[in-house]
Amino acid sequence: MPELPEVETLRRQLSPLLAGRLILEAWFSPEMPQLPAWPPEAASLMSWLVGRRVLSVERRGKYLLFPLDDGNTWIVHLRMTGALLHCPGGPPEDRFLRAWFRLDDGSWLCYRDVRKLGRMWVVPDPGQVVGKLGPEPLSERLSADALLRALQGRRALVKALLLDQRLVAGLGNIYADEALHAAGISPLRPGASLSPQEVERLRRAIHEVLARATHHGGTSFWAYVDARGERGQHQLHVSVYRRHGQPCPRCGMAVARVRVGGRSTHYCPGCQV
DNA sequence: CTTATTCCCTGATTGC
DNA sequence: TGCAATCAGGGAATAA
Repeated sequence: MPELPEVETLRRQLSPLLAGRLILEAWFSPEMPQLPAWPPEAASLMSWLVGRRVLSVERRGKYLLFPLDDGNTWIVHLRMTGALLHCPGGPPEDRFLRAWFRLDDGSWLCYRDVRKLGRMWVVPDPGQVVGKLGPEPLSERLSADALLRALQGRRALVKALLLDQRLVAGLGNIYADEALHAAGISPLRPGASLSPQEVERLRRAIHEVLARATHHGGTSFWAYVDARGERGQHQLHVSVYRRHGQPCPRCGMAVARVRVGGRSTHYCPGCQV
């Protein structure tokens, strides 16, 4: 699923392809009327996009942001199965194609989404959409101090807290499990039970896991593909995610799977304490 | 403020 | 072989 490393991979690929491009024409599928989150009608969203120039391609957490030449910002969230594909030869024949955008260099940006959970916005102030997100874990804005404060006094399990985007922006189920394993901390620990030393280990682990996954072009267990339609490689390098029953790469004990907050949670009972 | 639960979505997988 | 139940999970909404 697109989490921070996948969205960052897309941002890096789309940046040179979209920066400076004019949107000449747009199409939204009537099969997915919920794609426009704001303005909530496809015709209005289209009118805010057509004729605009994309200034740059930015990312905040799992959101892609495209500042436009009229001061507004186009925002895309892929949720579970969304994909943004650069199509030099035009939109493909595809029953899951939900929108496309024709650019002034003769190429198309295509939005594909099997489960129709993705959303798009055009807003004057991006803070309206991404304003409540926590610090960015890849830049140095996630300090051990901020993470410690966020976990203090919280009885909820640390795994559930890592998935809360107001605490840290960009972690999803895969990287929350991987980061906790890298830090040697059990996902079942209450947030408040972590010592300052453990919080610092967790902060470093989050940075390390996300940087490594981005280096591998993201994780493709299921449908995730990048802007060229290619799969990431990080699923070949995970330590615990979807490896239940297999030996832990650090201590050899069988990886366990439990449910935390309705999410599959993978960890090693041997070396995550 | 907190924490837990439900819902949106549909293809792939699992169980009988 | 077929069909139904389950699973995948980000984030909004809702309940307590």
